[in-house]
Amino acid sequence: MPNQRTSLTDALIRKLRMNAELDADDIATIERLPFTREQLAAGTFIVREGDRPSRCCLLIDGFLFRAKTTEDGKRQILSFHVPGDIPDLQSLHLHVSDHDLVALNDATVGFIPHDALHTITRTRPKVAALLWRETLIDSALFRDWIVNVSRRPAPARMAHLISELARRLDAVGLMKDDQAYLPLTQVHLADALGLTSVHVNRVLQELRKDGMMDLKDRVLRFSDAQRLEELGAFDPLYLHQHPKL
Amino acid sequence: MPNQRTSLTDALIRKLRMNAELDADDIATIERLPFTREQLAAGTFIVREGDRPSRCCLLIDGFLFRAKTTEDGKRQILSFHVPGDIPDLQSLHLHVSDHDLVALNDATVGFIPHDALHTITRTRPKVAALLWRETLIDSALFRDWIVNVSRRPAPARMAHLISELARRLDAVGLMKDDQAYLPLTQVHLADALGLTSVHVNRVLQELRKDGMMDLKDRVLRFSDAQRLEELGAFDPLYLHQHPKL
DNA sequence: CGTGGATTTGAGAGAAATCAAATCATGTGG
DNA sequence: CCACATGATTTGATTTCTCTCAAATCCACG
Repeated sequence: MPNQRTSLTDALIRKLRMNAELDADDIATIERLPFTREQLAAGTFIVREGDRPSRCCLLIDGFLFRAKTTEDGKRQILSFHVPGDIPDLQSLHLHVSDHDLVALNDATVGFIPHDALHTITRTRPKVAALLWRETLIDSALFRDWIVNVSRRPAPARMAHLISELARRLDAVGLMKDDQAYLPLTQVHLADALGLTSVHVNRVLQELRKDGMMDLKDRVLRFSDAQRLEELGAFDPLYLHQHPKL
Repeated sequence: MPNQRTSLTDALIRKLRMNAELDADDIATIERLPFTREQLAAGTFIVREGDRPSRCCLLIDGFLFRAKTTEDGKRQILSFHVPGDIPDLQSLHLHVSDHDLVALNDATVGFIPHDALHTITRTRPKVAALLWRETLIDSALFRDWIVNVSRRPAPARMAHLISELARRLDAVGLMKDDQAYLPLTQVHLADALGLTSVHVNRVLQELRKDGMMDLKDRVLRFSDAQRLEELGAFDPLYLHQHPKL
């Protein structure tokens, strides 16, 4: 079963706090943000390519992903999102969405109206900077994803993706004893890595046999996280998880 | 030979104006931005992975690209930049660079101190929003690049990249009669597309033979831009070139 | 005119795709 | 509570796109 409950503002504040010290007023303003809490079934489209959203989505519990569909019907997953993420902040300034935002599993999200965010952005420069920074980190992950799908052979590609997810899950307290609930199917992995699901299957068997990781029944287990990061040439710099980095 | 001269503020204002109406005060503030103009030789590293830049780089003339180098020495180009671009705006909030910024050919740039940009960002909300938007468009291009390198066969991949460049060159007035100065080598293309230069060579021959495009002696010629966009399944939505889109 | 970068050509190897089908869940409705 | 449908995982055989390795040619430039 999914996991911990966290309140909307908790998740958001924790997230932003990782990046800088907010003063009491900032926090109070964030806590006063209006929002609508919603429970979404796995597979729900939150935003579709072409939509013009009027609110942003804060992920409270569960997982989301963003994807584009190519002309010939192939899907490319662009990012996975863990609780605390605000995956469509870009809609504040990019009015027509160029991709889909989808619930990976049953998830609970909070919708915050653009209005409110635009206001907070004008009145609280520090919060504005942090939100901007969030979108820039997003961007940094995309850059890394380009390198991953473009330059690494399948096993390293998988290792890199999983290493990234592990770090991000860990940052929000969802890794325990080298394992985490992670409801990705091999099809999701294939669509994220630019591989076919049959090839993903063979790669996963290999990594399992080599004792690096095991993804089974929706739980991810690391047997040797360090060796996995080496295989994936993983350098966490691009995650910008450190405030002053 | 390279091309037109444009003044720093001209380029910047033209760029930002494409996205919204700036009032006289906004423009005045931008025009007062302090900057250092510099002439850079082809191949110059403007920022290296690991650097902590204290200024942003506005491209006035020539081309830049951003790249990451993998452990095994392969280079992945993440984006190309045309005059008017500010390719390292992200350094305003991401303090350690996760990639390199390099001059593709002899280029002239203007460096604007972070200080000045942070100030303008606090005092002129409209300009702040536009700069933020610039970084979000950046992000949108990365998303598209992921799809391109991950999902399309080599000829479509090339077609897509070239179509994007054509649109962006056109937007800043650098396409004339279906041709433009574009000093990309086949090695650059290979590094951008995740292919080898020998394969790039064969793909280019094919596209030339099929009468779609021709890149020779640093000038790009379109024989059939529309067919090229079809081949590359190019949809300009993600460029967000339209203010209200 | 020599040197190094850029482009081109050829032959062979390899990683991942494709095609096809079996097995294994899981969840729903009768 | 079983029967059936649907989705996820697994396996095998074959194909294909792109890489690798090698070498020749071209070309700009000092």
